[in-house]
Amino acid sequence: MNIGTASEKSGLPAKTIRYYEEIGLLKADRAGNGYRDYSMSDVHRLRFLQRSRAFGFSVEECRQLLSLYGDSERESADVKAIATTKLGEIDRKLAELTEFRNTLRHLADHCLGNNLPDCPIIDGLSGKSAVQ
Amino acid sequence: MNIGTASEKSGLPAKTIRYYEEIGLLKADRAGNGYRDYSMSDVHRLRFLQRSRAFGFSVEECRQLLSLYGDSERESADVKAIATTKLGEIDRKLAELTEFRNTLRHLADHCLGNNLPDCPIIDGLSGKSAVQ
DNA sequence: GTAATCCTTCCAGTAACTGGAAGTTCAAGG
DNA sequence: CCTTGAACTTCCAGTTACTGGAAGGATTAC
Repeated sequence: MNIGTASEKSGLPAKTIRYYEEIGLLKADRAGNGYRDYSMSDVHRLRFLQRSRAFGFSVEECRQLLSLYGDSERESADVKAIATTKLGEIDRKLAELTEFRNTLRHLADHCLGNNLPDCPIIDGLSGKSAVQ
Repeated sequence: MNIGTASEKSGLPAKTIRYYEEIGLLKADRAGNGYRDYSMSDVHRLRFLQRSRAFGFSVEECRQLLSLYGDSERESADVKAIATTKLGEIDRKLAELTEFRNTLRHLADHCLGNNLPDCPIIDGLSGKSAVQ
């Protein structure tokens, strides 16, 4: 499939897909006319990249994560270690994001909608994590 | 407190704090010696910024979110609308991140640790969200 | 008093895209 | 078959959000 279709299916702009190829993240086959040609397998990797990036992993981390897709020369144990590390990071992200959501919810529910410029709840909430 | 202390307490590098001041996100008082002087309230905002950025909100979105701290001229209803929108986005992020974690967990648990280069689970998992 | 550390500004560099120009190829309609 | 418009190509410049380092002034520690 062409890059436009791969873009649609993966959620990544065509520009970004070309950029990823340029930096060696995911190289595509070429059709006879010079157009890039993507398989469903490529689309899965692209979608995986889209999510990894969206969740704050750097491109270099994504390069490691991609080895989970078995397209690298890495040792299986090596790849497993990477996955385990990243899983820990994701769990931490999830916990922090949940806490952040609660902060925002409190702010919206208790500190807005009236005309109080200084809400006492705000400092308690936002400071909680800072004072560790 | 000086920028170094504010940096420690907020989790943002001093460089970044100065950058945020430069682009008008959070301006600090100045002490007699010209040093920036931060209050605990500033630190709360900085920490809030640190988290918002880490969770993928752009600097411009952070500018909006900061209005939750009551330091803007915005209408209360306006601010509440922003908060509600962002809450929706965070909920979506949480759902996606959870799904991504599960993908990674499956990959680590079922597709690695042995020497199978092509795992049939991978395609099912990674394609799931792409085919909507 | 002086050395180390922290602060200041300024300017250059980096990561990860993103937009636009100029040209090629393809699919659809006449 | 020809044309027109969309999708593709490469290349280069611009943007966002930092990040590093130089040059110099202020503060703290011995």
